[in-house]
Amino acid sequence: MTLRLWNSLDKKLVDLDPVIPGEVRMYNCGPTVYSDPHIGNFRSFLMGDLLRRVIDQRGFKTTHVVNITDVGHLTTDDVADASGEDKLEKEAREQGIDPFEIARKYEEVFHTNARQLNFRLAHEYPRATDHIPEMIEMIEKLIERGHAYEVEGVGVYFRVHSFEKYGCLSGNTLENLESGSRIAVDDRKESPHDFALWKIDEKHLMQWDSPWGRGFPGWHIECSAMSYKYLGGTFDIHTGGEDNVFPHHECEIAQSVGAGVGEFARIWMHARHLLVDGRKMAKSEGTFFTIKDLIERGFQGYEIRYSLISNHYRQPMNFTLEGLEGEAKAVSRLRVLREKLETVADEDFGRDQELLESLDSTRQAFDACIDDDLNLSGALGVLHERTRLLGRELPRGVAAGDALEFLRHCDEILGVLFVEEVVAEDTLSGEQQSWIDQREAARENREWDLADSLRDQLKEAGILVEDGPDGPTWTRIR
RNA sequence: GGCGGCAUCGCCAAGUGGUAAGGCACGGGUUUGCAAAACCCGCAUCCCCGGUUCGAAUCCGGGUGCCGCCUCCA
Repeated sequence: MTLRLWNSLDKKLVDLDPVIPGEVRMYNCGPTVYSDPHIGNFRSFLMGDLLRRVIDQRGFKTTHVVNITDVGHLTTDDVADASGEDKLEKEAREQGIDPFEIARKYEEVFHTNARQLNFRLAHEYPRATDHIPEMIEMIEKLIERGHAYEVEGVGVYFRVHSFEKYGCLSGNTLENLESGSRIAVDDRKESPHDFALWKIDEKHLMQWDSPWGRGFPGWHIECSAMSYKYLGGTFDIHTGGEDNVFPHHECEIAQSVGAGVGEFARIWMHARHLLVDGRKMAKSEGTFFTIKDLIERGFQGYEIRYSLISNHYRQPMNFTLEGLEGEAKAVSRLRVLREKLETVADEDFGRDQELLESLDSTRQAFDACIDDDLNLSGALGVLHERTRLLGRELPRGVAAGDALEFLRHCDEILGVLFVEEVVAEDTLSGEQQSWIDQREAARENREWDLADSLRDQLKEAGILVEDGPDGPTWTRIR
C-alpha cells in the first residue's frame, strides 16, 4: 500500500516516493508567534501532524521540522518595500514590551495548544531569529547568482524576472501578475513583483547587522534558509495553509532553487481555510476561536482535535459550535467503547478468529482511506461502522484485546481515543453541593418528585447531574 | 482583470462509471424510579438542463449558486 498525496505543485495525486528511500523529510509552515493561534491555524498544523503520524506508521524514518516565525511580516502598505510595520513590533508597542518577549510568550502558547491537541512532537522547531546568519548566507548566494540585487540604503530584492519558473506553484506567472496588476509601482525596484530579501528600516525594533546594513530579513527567506539547514536542498514534503501558496511558497521556491541548493520540496500540500458559521473567521464577527476559548467552554483537547481532523484538509471546513458538540458526542461513543473493552479485556475468554480476521479487513479499509490523500472522513466512517458492530456484541478477554489493538492502530493516526480526559479543577458552591446531597437522600427514601425537582434546580444553575453505578456525577452544561 | 475550488439527507460528510458510507439531529424501542449514557431499529437518489454509456452523484457541454487566492494571513 502506498501513501498517495495531492501535490499542489502539479495538481495531481502522487505516490510518496521519498528522495532518500525509507526516509521522509517534511517541513510544516508553523505559527507566527505574535498572538494566540486560532483554530484555523491548528487545522493547518493538524494536517502536518496527521501526515507525520501516517508516515511514522508506514514505517518511514521521519525528519519533521516546524518553523517558528518570530520575525513578523508587514502589516501595512501594498508596496513590497521596507516601509511597512512588523506585526510583532506593532503588538509589542501595543503591549509595551520587548518583541522577543511577546514572541516567546506566544511560542509557548503554541506548544501548549499543540500538547492539548495531542500533536506528535516535531524533531525541530527552528526560530527565524536564531537563523539570521543562514538567511544572510542564502541572500549572498542569490546575489552572486544574479537572482537578487541590492538597493543602497533600502535593502535587497529578489529579481523575479531572473527566475523562469516563477509562478509554477500558484499560477501567478509574471505574465498573469502583470495583466492583473494591482501592485503599486515602486521605482526603486526593477520590477513591481520583486520581493524583499533584506529590509532596512531604522524604526524597526528587531534589527541585525548584514552586509547591506542593519535591518531585518524579508518575509519568505526564513523558510528557505531553515528548511535547507535541517532538511537539505531537496526534501519530500512542504505544507502550509492555502494562503501561503502565494506569495510565500512561490517565493520560497524562487529563493531556494535560485540559490542553487537543490530542487526544494517535491510535494506541496496546502490546507484549505476554515470558516466559522460559514464566514471568514474574524474577531469583529465573533467568529474567532482560539484553542483556549474552546477549552474554556468545556471542550476537551481530543474533542477539538477530532472536530478539526474529521473533514478533508483540501475541502473548506465550516466550523460551528453545534458541529463541535456533535463531533464531541461521536468521539465520546468511541471512547466509551474503548473503556468497555478495557474492562473486559482481562476476562478469561479466548480469541475469536473470525473477529480477528474481520478486524483486520476493517483495519485495511481504514488504512486505505488514510493512504488516499488523508481521507479522514472516509476512515472515520469505517471506524464508526466497526464500532457499532463491536458495541452490538462486545468481545471479551483476548478478543477484546484484539479489538483494542485495532482501535490503537486507528488512534495512532487519530490521536483522540487513548488520551486522558483533562479534568478541570472545579467545585460546586456549598448550596449546590447540598442540593446534590439532598437529592441523594430523597432518592434513598424513594421521594422521586423531590429528587427530580432538585435535579431541575441544578440544571437551571447549569449543573447536569447524572446517576451512575457509583452514585451521581455532575458536569457543567457547556 | 488573472488564478483556483465547491454544489450529496435538517446539519457535517464519504463515495469519482455499476446501482447512495459514517457522524450529529430527529422518530420508535431495550435499559433506567425517572433521566443520562450505552445498545437496537428507522431515516436521501446526489443544484438545474442537455449529452456520452447497457449503466452516471461520478465523464462531457451549457446554466445557476457559493467560496478562496492574487496585499499581512493557516
